[in-house]
Amino acid sequence: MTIILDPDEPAGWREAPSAPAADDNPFVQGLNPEQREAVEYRGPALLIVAGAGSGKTRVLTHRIAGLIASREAWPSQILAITFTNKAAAEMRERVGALLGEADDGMWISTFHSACVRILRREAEAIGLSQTFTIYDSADQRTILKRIIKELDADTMGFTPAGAASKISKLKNELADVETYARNANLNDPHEVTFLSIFREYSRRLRDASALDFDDLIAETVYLFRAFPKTAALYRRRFRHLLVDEYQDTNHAQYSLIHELTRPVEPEEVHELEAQGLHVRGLLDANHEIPGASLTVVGDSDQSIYAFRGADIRNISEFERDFPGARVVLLEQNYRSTQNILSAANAVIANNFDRKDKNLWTADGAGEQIVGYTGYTAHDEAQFVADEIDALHRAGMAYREMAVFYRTNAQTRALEEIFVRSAVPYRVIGGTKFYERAEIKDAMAYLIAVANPLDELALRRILNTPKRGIGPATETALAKFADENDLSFREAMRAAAGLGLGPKVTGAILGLVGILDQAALMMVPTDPASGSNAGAAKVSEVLAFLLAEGGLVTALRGSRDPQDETRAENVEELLAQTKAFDTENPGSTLVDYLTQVSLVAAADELDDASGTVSLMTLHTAKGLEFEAVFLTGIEEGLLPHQMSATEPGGPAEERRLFYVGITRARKRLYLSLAMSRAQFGEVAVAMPSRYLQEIPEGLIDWKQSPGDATSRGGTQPRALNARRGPGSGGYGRSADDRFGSARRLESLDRFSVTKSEAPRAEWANKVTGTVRDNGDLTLEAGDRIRHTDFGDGTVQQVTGEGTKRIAHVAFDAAGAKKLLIKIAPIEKL
DNA sequence: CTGATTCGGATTTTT
DNA sequence: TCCGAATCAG
Repeated sequence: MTIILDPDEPAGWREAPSAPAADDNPFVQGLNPEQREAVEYRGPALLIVAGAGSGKTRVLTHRIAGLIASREAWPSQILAITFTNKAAAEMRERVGALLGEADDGMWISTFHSACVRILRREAEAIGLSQTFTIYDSADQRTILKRIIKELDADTMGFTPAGAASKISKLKNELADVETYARNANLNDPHEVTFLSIFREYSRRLRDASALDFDDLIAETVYLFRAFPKTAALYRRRFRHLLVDEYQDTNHAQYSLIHELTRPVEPEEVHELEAQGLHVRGLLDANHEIPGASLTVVGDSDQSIYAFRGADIRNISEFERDFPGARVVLLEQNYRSTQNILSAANAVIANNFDRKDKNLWTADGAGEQIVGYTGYTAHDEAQFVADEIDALHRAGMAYREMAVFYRTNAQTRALEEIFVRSAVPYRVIGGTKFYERAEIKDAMAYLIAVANPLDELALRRILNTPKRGIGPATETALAKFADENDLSFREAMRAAAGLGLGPKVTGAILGLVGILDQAALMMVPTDPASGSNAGAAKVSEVLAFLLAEGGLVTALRGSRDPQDETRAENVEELLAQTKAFDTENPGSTLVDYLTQVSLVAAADELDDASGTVSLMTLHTAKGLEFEAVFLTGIEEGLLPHQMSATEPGGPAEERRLFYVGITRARKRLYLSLAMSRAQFGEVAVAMPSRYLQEIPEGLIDWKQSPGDATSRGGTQPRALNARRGPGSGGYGRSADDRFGSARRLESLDRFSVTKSEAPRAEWANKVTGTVRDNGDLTLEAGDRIRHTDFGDGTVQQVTGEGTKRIAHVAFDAAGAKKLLIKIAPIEKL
């Protein structure tokens, strides 16, 4: 009979039912020997080096399930950190399925969510309101913009984005203002100014009781360091720490892991006992609670967040950090075909300074990788659309296909063509719902209610919708607050004494009255009980604020046609809060705001949707699809030109390419364009250097860069085809392998160069043209003319209303699907 | 204070 | 190309 600690049990102890026979662990069935070891190893530290597609989620979930089923740990003693909320949800679900029971008290979340949870609980200790606001990068920019303006720092070349990234870097290194001030060179005026910006920024966040993303981690580390007793509580609780995507942790996150896995020393053990917390069974011979067992999973080849402070050394030096750590290498791939893996292996092998790793599969070579070079981005997009259509006709579901790109700007051409070609798609990330101005406005109302100290939120809604409170009044309020040591909210309440016009004063008092009233709605009947019973639901408060604040009414009454959509978006938000209320009964407004603040792009993925997913390569990490299209594989884009100046840039870009390749299960498509529009101007694009790194024979070029650039009638030739006889050798140099494409003469191969005009033979084959065809009706047998594809015959028409789709056999361009309403066609 | 207009500048990736 | 800031007329 085992008795182990259960932190969630009031008594602190619970008797564990006898463990199942230990010699037959059901959670290693069907695992390969390495996976099995990763699941079964017990010790203070375990590093699982998991190549792409090697089943690491499986290993992690089985490891957790095994710990719980064998009664080595209660669920509540487990803290598992994932990269996205979606990954967390998936892991929770899979552990639940393995155990066949609910996961009481298990923490499976992102770093940020876990920290918010801890910080809200301990907020008072570090002088923060429990309802602190989480500022996103846009909020950060707004504040920095104001500060820079006030300090006249723009004359010294400071930009909000620049300052934000510098502050973020410092926070990721756990350097706060005072630390920075101590090390700053005060003879450098630039540094002095930056220090003032940093100091002022920190002051404003503190005054508003707000934290930015980086603070969430850093403040938690500070909390643990400043309050050993608090730290001891969490160290006692979490006995097993599991961290996914360890290669992408930054210094602050690394420190947090260290703080959590430290032993609880005898003095703190006494403290815990004095507080009535049990430690029996946890103590070792030295009368301390040993550090939690740490399992990290990662793959340094997939480290793509160095720009955000991720430090690859965290993983490469794990064995040094945790002496005696076991390392398990997972190399067998269960996701992709060998052709895809061979391409990935070959590409990543070009990164020096890495441990050799070779992905392999037992499942066979599979199809060749398909390559295509378009003349323009639209041409490229048309290729993707056509292939998607072909795959779909062959029986592949749209949701099993994904299109990746390096920058969000690349979605434009893809979307234009997809819409026209009736490809159902969804952009993951990009301009997110919650980043829309009207949504941020509505959210600001909620934030102002939850956190009255939040000046940013107040100022945002002060004159939204228009109430006649202009910049002058706003400044007056801010000045009054500053001089009388009041919060902005208090200054608003005192507006009557400011000598403003009666209309303006009335508007201010009206707004602050609405907010105060809403705040009252949020108070539970019995605040002391910790339950939220009696408090208004989030949706009720939002409905009240919208009705009284007049945001939707103003949008509906506006003459701007776009405002109608904005009003609908706000209604959509209201519907979302209703859903939140139903799904999370008893949750508070702050819970809602937290959840919204921490959603990531990948969290939006909806497995059930029958659409193709479009996303950046960064968002794609951790996902997999049956078919993957990697687009824009060009110099300047991948590697991105901006990466050239960053240390380790090209290597990181190569890892990004590697991540993209390894997302594909069965089919991989690589495409690029020979010219790409940038700010309306057409620039010549060169094939990415990484393309040459893929061995010949793996790619089947439908149209190679050679075709697109040669003058006059060259044979289609693979990008990496051997040179003809007589030209000497099969060198590995780039020029040799580019065949005819190499004579792009003096153009700098490694950058995107502007040219006056596209050359005639590159004239746009496919454009993004659309046209409003009204209610043009077509039926099978009709002849039509398309601006890009020429003449063709309608085979059949499907769909209803504005979504009517013509299936057309073009005389020259082959079969295409067209959305009748907008395709650039005319009936002949 | 509001709304229209013009002009200049920007684009990497994201919790 | 598009977005935001600056400018000016009501």
